[in-house]
Amino acid sequence: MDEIGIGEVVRRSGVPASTLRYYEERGLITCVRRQGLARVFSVAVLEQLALIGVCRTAGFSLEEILLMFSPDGRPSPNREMLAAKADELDATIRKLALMRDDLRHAAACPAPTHMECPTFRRVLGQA
Amino acid sequence: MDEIGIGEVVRRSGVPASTLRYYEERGLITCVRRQGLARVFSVAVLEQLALIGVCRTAGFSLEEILLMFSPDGRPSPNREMLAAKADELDATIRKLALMRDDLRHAAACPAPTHMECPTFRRVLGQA
DNA sequence: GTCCTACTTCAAGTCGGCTTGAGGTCAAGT
DNA sequence: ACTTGACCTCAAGCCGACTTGAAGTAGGAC
Repeated sequence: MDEIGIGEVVRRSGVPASTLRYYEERGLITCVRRQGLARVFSVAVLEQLALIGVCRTAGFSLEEILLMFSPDGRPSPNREMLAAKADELDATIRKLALMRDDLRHAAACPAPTHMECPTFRRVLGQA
Repeated sequence: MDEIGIGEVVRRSGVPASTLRYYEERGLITCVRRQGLARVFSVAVLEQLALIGVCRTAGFSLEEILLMFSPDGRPSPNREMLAAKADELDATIRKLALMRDDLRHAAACPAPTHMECPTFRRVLGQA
Protein backbone atom coordinates (compact mmCIF):
# COMPACT_ATOMS: atom_id res chain seq x y z
CA MET A 1 0.00 0.00 0.00
CA ASP A 2 1.43 3.38 -0.93
CA GLU A 3 -1.31 5.38 0.72
CA ILE A 4 -1.09 6.21 4.40
CA GLY A 5 -3.05 8.17 6.96
CA ILE A 6 -1.76 11.12 8.90
CA GLY A 7 -1.05 9.00 11.95
CA GLU A 8 1.25 6.81 9.92
CA VAL A 9 2.97 9.86 8.49
CA VAL A 10 3.51 11.15 12.01
CA ARG A 11 4.88 7.81 13.12
CA ARG A 12 7.25 7.44 10.19
CA SER A 13 8.40 11.05 9.82
CA GLY A 14 8.34 12.26 13.39
CA VAL A 15 6.59 15.41 12.19
CA PRO A 16 3.55 16.26 14.36
CA ALA A 17 0.11 16.23 12.78
CA SER A 18 -0.37 19.91 13.54
CA THR A 19 2.74 20.68 11.51
CA LEU A 20 1.60 18.49 8.65
CA ARG A 21 -1.70 20.37 8.48
CA TYR A 22 0.16 23.64 8.66
CA TYR A 23 2.48 22.59 5.84
CA GLU A 24 -0.47 21.57 3.76
CA GLU A 25 -2.13 24.90 4.41
CA ARG A 26 1.06 26.63 3.32
CA GLY A 27 1.13 24.54 0.17
CA LEU A 28 4.31 22.63 0.98
CA ILE A 29 2.66 19.22 0.86
CA THR A 30 -0.64 17.85 -0.41
CA CYS A 31 -2.68 14.80 0.37
CA VAL A 32 -3.74 12.62 -2.54
CA ARG A 33 -7.37 12.57 -1.42
CA ARG A 34 -9.70 12.65 1.52
CA GLN A 35 -11.47 9.74 3.06
CA GLY A 36 -14.37 11.47 4.70
CA LEU A 37 -12.57 14.30 6.40
CA ALA A 38 -9.36 12.39 6.99
CA ARG A 39 -6.36 13.15 4.81
CA VAL A 40 -4.83 10.32 2.83
CA PHE A 41 -1.19 10.83 1.88
CA SER A 42 1.06 9.11 -0.59
CA VAL A 43 4.13 7.54 0.97
CA ALA A 44 6.10 9.99 -1.19
CA VAL A 45 5.16 12.65 1.34
CA LEU A 46 7.77 11.14 3.62
CA GLU A 47 10.49 12.07 1.16
CA GLN A 48 9.05 15.52 0.73
CA LEU A 49 9.09 15.96 4.49
CA ALA A 50 12.69 14.85 4.62
CA LEU A 51 13.48 17.38 1.94
CA ILE A 52 11.66 20.11 3.83
CA GLY A 53 13.52 19.13 6.98
CA VAL A 54 16.89 19.47 5.31
CA CYS A 55 15.91 22.80 3.82
CA ARG A 56 14.82 24.07 7.22
CA THR A 57 18.12 22.94 8.70
CA ALA A 58 19.80 24.81 5.89
CA GLY A 59 18.05 27.93 7.13
CA PHE A 60 15.56 28.31 4.31
CA SER A 61 12.13 29.68 5.18
CA LEU A 62 8.96 27.82 4.25
CA GLU A 63 8.40 30.50 1.64
CA GLU A 64 11.76 29.82 0.04
CA ILE A 65 11.20 26.10 0.10
CA LEU A 66 7.90 26.70 -1.61
CA LEU A 67 9.71 28.60 -4.34
CA MET A 68 12.38 25.94 -4.71
CA PHE A 69 10.11 22.90 -4.84
CA SER A 70 6.57 22.29 -5.87
CA PRO A 71 4.38 20.48 -3.36
CA ASP A 72 5.08 17.21 -5.15
CA GLY A 73 8.74 17.55 -4.25
CA ARG A 74 9.97 18.41 -7.70
CA PRO A 75 12.47 21.20 -7.96
CA SER A 76 11.30 24.49 -9.33
CA PRO A 77 11.92 24.99 -13.02
CA ASN A 78 13.74 28.17 -12.11
CA ARG A 79 17.28 26.90 -12.55
CA GLU A 80 18.85 30.22 -11.76
CA MET A 81 17.28 30.29 -8.35
CA LEU A 82 18.29 26.74 -7.59
CA ALA A 83 21.84 27.49 -8.61
CA ALA A 84 21.79 30.65 -6.49
CA LYS A 85 20.52 28.72 -3.49
CA ALA A 86 23.24 26.15 -4.05
CA ASP A 87 25.82 28.93 -3.94
CA GLU A 88 24.24 30.37 -0.82
CA LEU A 89 24.42 26.96 0.75
CA ASP A 90 28.01 26.58 -0.30
CA ALA A 91 28.96 29.76 1.51
CA THR A 92 27.05 28.65 4.58
CA ILE A 93 28.74 25.29 4.55
CA ARG A 94 32.18 26.83 4.42
CA LYS A 95 31.40 29.01 7.43
CA LEU A 96 29.99 26.11 9.35
CA ALA A 97 32.96 23.92 8.56
CA LEU A 98 35.28 26.56 9.97
CA MET A 99 33.11 26.89 13.00
CA ARG A 100 32.98 23.17 13.53
CA ASP A 101 36.76 23.06 13.44
CA ASP A 102 36.91 25.92 15.85
CA LEU A 103 34.47 24.33 18.24
CA ARG A 104 36.54 21.18 18.23
CA HIS A 105 39.62 23.24 18.78
CA ALA A 106 37.90 25.10 21.60
CA ALA A 107 36.91 21.82 23.19
CA ALA A 108 40.55 20.71 23.11
CA CYS A 109 42.49 23.93 23.64
CA PRO A 110 42.79 24.88 27.31
CA ALA A 111 44.01 28.44 26.64
CA PRO A 112 41.85 31.06 28.33
CA THR A 113 43.11 33.57 25.81
CA HIS A 114 41.12 31.85 23.17
CA MET A 115 40.17 34.88 21.17
CA GLU A 116 43.85 35.43 20.51
CA CYS A 117 44.30 31.95 19.10
CA PRO A 118 44.78 32.15 15.34
CA THR A 119 42.92 28.90 14.77
CA PHE A 120 39.86 30.33 16.40
CA ARG A 121 40.06 33.71 14.74
CA ARG A 122 39.86 32.33 11.22
CA VAL A 123 36.13 31.93 11.40
CA LEU A 124 35.62 35.53 12.36
CA GLY A 125 37.40 36.83 9.31
CA GLN A 126 35.11 34.79 7.13
CA ALA A 127 31.89 36.14 8.59
CA MET B 1 41.45 53.67 20.12
CA ASP B 2 39.97 50.34 20.97
CA GLU B 3 36.78 51.79 22.40
CA ILE B 4 33.90 52.59 20.11
CA GLY B 5 30.35 53.87 20.38
CA ILE B 6 27.28 51.98 19.35
CA GLY B 7 27.06 53.91 16.08
CA GLU B 8 30.52 52.76 15.12
CA VAL B 9 29.62 49.18 16.03
CA VAL B 10 26.56 49.43 13.80
CA ARG B 11 28.64 50.84 10.96
CA ARG B 12 31.35 48.22 11.23
CA SER B 13 29.24 45.16 12.00
CA GLY B 14 26.05 45.88 10.11
CA VAL B 15 24.10 44.83 13.18
CA PRO B 16 21.36 47.35 14.06
CA ALA B 17 21.56 49.20 17.36
CA SER B 18 18.27 47.68 18.50
CA THR B 19 19.74 44.23 18.06
CA LEU B 20 22.89 45.20 19.93
CA ARG B 21 20.81 46.38 22.89
CA TYR B 22 18.78 43.22 22.70
CA TYR B 23 21.93 41.08 22.67
CA GLU B 24 23.26 42.99 25.63
CA GLU B 25 20.00 42.48 27.48
CA ARG B 26 20.23 38.76 26.73
CA GLY B 27 23.79 38.71 28.01
CA LEU B 28 25.44 37.87 24.71
CA ILE B 29 27.60 40.97 24.64
CA THR B 30 28.60 43.60 27.17
CA CYS B 31 29.82 47.15 26.91
CA VAL B 32 33.01 48.06 28.75
CA ARG B 33 31.42 51.11 30.36
CA ARG B 34 28.90 53.88 29.97
CA GLN B 35 29.61 57.44 29.05
CA GLY B 36 26.60 59.14 30.51
CA LEU B 37 23.89 56.84 29.23
CA ALA B 38 25.70 55.89 26.06
CA ARG B 39 27.28 52.47 25.78
CA VAL B 40 30.97 52.25 25.07
CA PHE B 41 32.11 48.98 23.50
CA SER B 42 35.49 47.43 23.04
CA VAL B 43 36.38 46.76 19.41
CA ALA B 44 36.46 43.10 20.41
CA VAL B 45 32.68 43.19 20.32
CA LEU B 46 32.96 43.11 16.53
CA GLU B 47 34.50 39.67 16.70
CA GLN B 48 31.90 38.51 19.17
CA LEU B 49 29.20 39.70 16.82
CA ALA B 50 30.80 37.84 13.95
CA LEU B 51 30.87 34.76 16.13
CA ILE B 52 27.23 35.19 17.06
CA GLY B 53 26.38 35.67 13.41
CA VAL B 54 28.03 32.43 12.41
CA CYS B 55 26.33 30.59 15.24
CA ARG B 56 22.96 31.96 14.17
CA THR B 57 23.65 30.83 10.62
CA ALA B 58 24.50 27.44 12.03
CA GLY B 59 21.02 27.35 13.51
CA PHE B 60 21.95 27.83 17.14
CA SER B 61 19.55 29.81 19.30
CA LEU B 62 20.70 32.78 21.34
CA GLU B 63 20.29 30.60 24.39
CA GLU B 64 22.64 27.97 23.00
CA ILE B 65 25.18 30.58 21.99
CA LEU B 66 25.01 31.92 25.52
CA LEU B 67 25.84 28.47 26.82
CA MET B 68 28.67 27.94 24.35
CA PHE B 69 30.40 31.27 24.80
CA SER B 70 30.67 33.75 27.63
CA PRO B 71 29.82 37.35 26.79
CA ASP B 72 33.50 38.05 26.29
CA GLY B 73 33.55 35.62 23.39
CA ARG B 74 35.46 32.90 25.16
CA PRO B 75 34.22 29.38 24.69
CA SER B 76 32.45 27.77 27.57
CA PRO B 77 34.62 25.64 29.79
CA ASN B 78 32.17 22.83 29.13
CA ARG B 79 34.25 20.92 26.61
CA GLU B 80 31.74 18.14 26.27
CA MET B 81 29.09 20.51 25.08
CA LEU B 82 31.41 22.17 22.62
CA ALA B 83 32.40 18.79 21.22
CA ALA B 84 28.74 17.79 21.03
CA LYS B 85 27.89 20.98 19.18
CA ALA B 86 30.76 20.31 16.81
CA ASP B 87 29.33 16.88 16.09
CA GLU B 88 25.89 18.36 15.58
CA LEU B 89 27.37 20.82 13.16
CA ASP B 90 29.22 18.08 11.39
CA ALA B 91 26.01 16.18 10.74
CA THR B 92 24.34 19.36 9.55
CA ILE B 93 27.19 20.12 7.22
CA ARG B 94 27.02 16.69 5.64
CA LYS B 95 23.32 17.08 4.99
CA LEU B 96 23.78 20.53 3.57
CA ALA B 97 26.60 19.39 1.32
CA LEU B 98 24.36 16.70 -0.13
CA MET B 99 21.61 19.18 -0.58
CA ARG B 100 23.90 21.67 -2.27
CA ASP B 101 24.96 18.97 -4.71
CA ASP B 102 21.35 18.09 -5.29
CA LEU B 103 20.35 21.66 -5.88
CA ARG B 104 23.11 22.01 -8.43
CA HIS B 105 22.03 18.77 -9.97
CA ALA B 106 18.42 19.95 -10.02
CA ALA B 107 19.48 23.17 -11.68
CA ALA B 108 21.20 21.18 -14.40
CA CYS B 109 19.04 18.08 -14.75
CA PRO B 110 16.00 18.63 -16.96
CA ALA B 111 14.22 15.43 -15.93
CA PRO B 112 10.72 16.06 -14.60
CA THR B 113 10.89 12.76 -12.77
CA HIS B 114 13.38 14.25 -10.43
CA MET B 115 12.30 12.43 -7.31
CA GLU B 116 13.22 9.21 -9.03
CA CYS B 117 16.74 10.40 -9.79
CA PRO B 118 19.19 8.54 -7.56
CA THR B 119 21.43 11.56 -7.25
CA PHE B 120 18.60 13.55 -5.78
CA ARG B 121 17.32 10.85 -3.53
CA ARG B 122 20.54 10.47 -1.64
CA VAL B 123 19.83 13.47 0.53
CA LEU B 124 16.52 12.11 1.65
CA GLY B 125 18.00 8.90 2.96
CA GLN B 126 20.36 10.94 5.09
CA ALA B 127 17.68 13.00 6.73
C1' DG C 1 20.78 79.11 26.01
C1' DT C 2 18.95 76.47 22.62
C1' DC C 3 19.28 73.42 18.77
C1' DC C 4 21.10 69.24 16.77
C1' DT C 5 22.55 64.65 16.84
C1' DA C 6 23.58 60.66 18.86
C1' DC C 7 22.34 58.19 22.10
C1' DT C 8 19.03 56.25 25.96
C1' DT C 9 14.78 53.47 28.27
C1' DC C 10 10.72 50.83 28.29
C1' DA C 11 6.54 48.92 26.57
C1' DA C 12 4.32 47.26 22.81
C1' DG C 13 4.20 45.38 18.19
C1' DT C 14 5.65 42.17 14.33
C1' DC C 15 6.79 37.99 11.94
C1' DG C 16 7.64 33.15 11.12
C1' DG C 17 6.57 28.82 12.52
C1' DC C 18 4.06 26.23 14.86
C1' DT C 19 0.85 24.46 18.95
C1' DT C 20 -3.31 24.28 21.61
C1' DG C 21 -8.08 23.89 22.57
C1' DA C 22 -12.93 23.66 21.85
C1' DG C 23 -16.16 21.44 19.49
C1' DG C 24 -17.41 18.34 15.35
C1' DT C 25 -17.16 13.94 12.07
C1' DC C 26 -16.80 9.28 11.15
C1' DA C 27 -15.92 4.10 11.10
C1' DA C 28 -15.34 0.23 13.97
C1' DG C 29 -16.16 -2.52 18.14
C1' DT C 30 -19.31 -4.31 21.89
C1' DA D 1 -27.36 2.39 20.07
C1' DC D 2 -23.39 4.04 22.01
C1' DT D 3 -18.78 4.69 23.01
C1' DT D 4 -14.02 4.99 21.65
C1' DG D 5 -10.34 6.64 18.99
C1' DA D 6 -8.53 8.74 15.19
C1' DC D 7 -9.22 12.16 12.59
C1' DC D 8 -11.14 17.04 11.39
C1' DT D 9 -11.74 22.71 11.41
C1' DC D 10 -10.98 27.13 12.92
C1' DA D 11 -9.49 30.67 15.96
C1' DA D 12 -6.44 31.90 19.27
C1' DG D 13 -2.18 31.49 21.62
C1' DC D 14 2.92 31.01 22.09
C1' DC D 15 7.91 31.50 21.44
C1' DG D 16 12.13 33.36 19.70
C1' DA D 17 14.16 37.13 17.77
C1' DC D 18 13.84 41.28 16.91
C1' DT D 19 11.73 46.16 15.62
C1' DT D 20 9.22 50.29 16.47
C1' DG D 21 7.75 54.29 18.80
C1' DA D 22 7.24 57.61 22.31
C1' DA D 23 9.52 60.23 25.47
C1' DG D 24 13.93 61.43 27.73
C1' DT D 25 19.25 62.73 28.19
C1' DA D 26 23.88 64.38 27.23
C1' DG D 27 27.40 66.81 24.81
C1' DG D 28 28.89 69.96 21.19
C1' DA D 29 28.16 73.85 17.67
C1' DC D 30 26.42 78.20 17.18
